[in-house]
Amino acid sequence: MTEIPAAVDFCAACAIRNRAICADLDTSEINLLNGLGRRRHLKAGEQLLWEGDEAVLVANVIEGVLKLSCGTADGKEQILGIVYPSDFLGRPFGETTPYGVEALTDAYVCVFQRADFDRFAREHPRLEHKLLERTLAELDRTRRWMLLLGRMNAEQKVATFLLEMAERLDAGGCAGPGKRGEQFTLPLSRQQIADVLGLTIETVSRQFTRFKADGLIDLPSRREVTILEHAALEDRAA
Amino acid sequence: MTEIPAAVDFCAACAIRNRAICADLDTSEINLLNGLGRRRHLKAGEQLLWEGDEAVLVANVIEGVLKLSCGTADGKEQILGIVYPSDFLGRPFGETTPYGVEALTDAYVCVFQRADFDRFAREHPRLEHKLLERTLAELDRTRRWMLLLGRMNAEQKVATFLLEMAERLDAGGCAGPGKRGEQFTLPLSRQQIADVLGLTIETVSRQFTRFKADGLIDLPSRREVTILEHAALEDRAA
DNA sequence: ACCTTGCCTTGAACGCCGTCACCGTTCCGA
DNA sequence: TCGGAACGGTGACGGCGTTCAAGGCAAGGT
Repeated sequence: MTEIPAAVDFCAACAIRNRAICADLDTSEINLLNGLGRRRHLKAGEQLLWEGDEAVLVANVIEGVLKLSCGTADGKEQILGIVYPSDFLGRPFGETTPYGVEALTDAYVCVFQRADFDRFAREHPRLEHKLLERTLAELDRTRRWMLLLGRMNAEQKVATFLLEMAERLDAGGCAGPGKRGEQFTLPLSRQQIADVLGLTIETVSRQFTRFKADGLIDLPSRREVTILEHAALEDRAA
Repeated sequence: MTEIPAAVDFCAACAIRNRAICADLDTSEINLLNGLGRRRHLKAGEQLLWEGDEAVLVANVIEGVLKLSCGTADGKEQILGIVYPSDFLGRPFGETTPYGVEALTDAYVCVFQRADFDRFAREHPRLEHKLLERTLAELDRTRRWMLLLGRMNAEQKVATFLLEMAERLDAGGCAGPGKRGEQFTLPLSRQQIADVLGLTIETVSRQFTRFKADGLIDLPSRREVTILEHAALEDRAA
């Protein structure tokens, strides 16, 4: 009696089956890929990849939020990107991982040996195409962030950050385009927000305080944010 | 008598035939692609794409240097990237061009209607693979630039910029790893350098002056730079 | 030869944000 | 329940880079 490996129905039950780069694969392809990947749990704060290491792993994010970051020689850090469920992670077709990857929340990822993944991708153009579309979109997003880092002041940066977070986390306010009440829990500490925006923790804190004092947002607790005046916040972000 | 269109041997004679994304295509594929593209000349300062416009064109850079940029609501500009011969340009598989493209020097590009290119790419995985590798590399480069924008001071930014320019323009000093005498002509004005680095023109100018006074570089003319002390410049960039 | 124009350099003063210091709060495990 | 560490908020101060202003320099036209 041959036991069906648990892995076989893994992908079929995957929460991101229809959103990740594997979405266009058919059943037989999925089963093949299934054999290559394995699910892995990460605790908040746990590191998956280290900047400069040999690129051995790539992964899909199933659940949770992770950061990509690198540091300067003098110890400062810059967060290069934040990845969410269904996002792809790692550096295919490359020698070294150019940035570190760390879980911001508890997370599940679907990891592959890079060599396995590369081979599979080259043999399955539909997967490569998905990966290309995703990479192009990520490049666009990254370039937009350069405008923030290079040309915005602290107020504009923090306002932009809050608006983007509300959007990416799909903050509750599904009551149509109603302005009030977008609420979400930050997956980042103040220090990490500072590292995303190229600011210091103190400056971020002061901007939060000011936005709250001005009635644009509420801060029920350290990690929670409610956007009260979406339009006004957009003005600050301009 | 059927005249062979000039286009047929176009790609074969192309200066970037073996470096651009078309490098892996065979003769029949190249001929097909040839029928879709056309060569176009751009004068220095001429604009090829406008930020926010519908994405109608993509292109390969054959000769010259171009910038990708976008602007803030209040009129400031940020240069998002600089593209060199054999680089790919534009936004395949997307609705809108997320940044403007302008020639910094006189340039030749090989342009395609995006719809044509998208169709061709989907039918030719080898091309898509090349494009993917290029996009991944560009994403790495862009992310490294975020570290510069977010976490470096003016001196580090300008030093890094000069070193990168020397490398990308393949500055003369091919006398082995000899330190002295890397010379090149800047394809950017001081204002454009400022827009790359997220600084003002005055700050860029002052840093240039200081590096010259400290003997790290020479500035024979406005657009020419000689790196005299490569190692010392790297120290300033750290 | 002169003026015009665009680009770059230089100087002076301001102001944003980083730095430093300290305190309050929250969240742990002991 | 307590103690301690991690995290976050706030104030004072100063430095770095922007802003504002003026002048130098090279190229091109008349």
